[in-house]
Amino acid sequence: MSESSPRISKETSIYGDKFKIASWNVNSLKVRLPHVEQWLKKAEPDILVLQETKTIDENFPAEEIQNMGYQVVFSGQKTYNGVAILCKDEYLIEDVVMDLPDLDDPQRRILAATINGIRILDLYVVNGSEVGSEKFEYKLHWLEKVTNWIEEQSKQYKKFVILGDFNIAPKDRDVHNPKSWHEKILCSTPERNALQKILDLGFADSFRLFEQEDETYSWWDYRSGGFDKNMGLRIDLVLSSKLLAEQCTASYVDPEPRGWERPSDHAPVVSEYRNLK
DNA sequence: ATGGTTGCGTAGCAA
Repeated sequence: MSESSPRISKETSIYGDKFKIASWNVNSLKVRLPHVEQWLKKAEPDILVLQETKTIDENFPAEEIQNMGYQVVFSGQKTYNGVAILCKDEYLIEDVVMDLPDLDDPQRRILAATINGIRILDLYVVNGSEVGSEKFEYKLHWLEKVTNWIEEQSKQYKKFVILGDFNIAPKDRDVHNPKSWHEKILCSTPERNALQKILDLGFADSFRLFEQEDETYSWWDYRSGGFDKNMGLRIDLVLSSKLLAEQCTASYVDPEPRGWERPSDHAPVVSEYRNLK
């Protein structure tokens, strides 16, 4: 192609190149690093946020990720949790936050950064174990503190994406068997109300901005062949602020990596935007 | 059915 000829492809439109943001709970980055590399090559997201990296910062595979053409910031701990934000080399990463002023928590579940003028908040929401348990109360308390911080950040950042493993299925249509999950963990009313409080701050569940196939999920239990039977839940979400929801052109789950050898139990979720580059 | 599977770390917890 000569230098003067315009680049014409489905990637280019009158709105300019799409800007692609994705989230993936990898359930151990050490084990899943080959999948992350394979998926980055396939999807070419501008930003990919990870949850459950399950590694201390000292052992984080930063060089390997840089060799994939991505910058990375991360917040990890031993054995559990751990979050990371990857973005293409061309962007600046600014204003990184991993601790909320009002939440003293050793668990590494929160990572915020501003990239390409967009505030990105990567969340690994507490699972909660069982409704009514101590961990459940911690989940609700954690969500309350995070929601308060989001409200404050929203005043400052109009281009704002909150994404990650929310460990909450927003509605019964996001659940393979709503009857068996009725008021169970990930589906209970207090959890759904807590999610709604975030949405009420002016965010949209990007996936629901578009027509979607029924029974689309993002997580399938390793046990009992959950993926093959499509017994899943949609608990991995991309929430777009009003301004970004207007620019959102697509949002979907990519179930392919869930079918790869030795997969994470989660699939990547993606949202695409116009006019952001 | 308090089952089943995976990861970390090497027993039992967390998901």
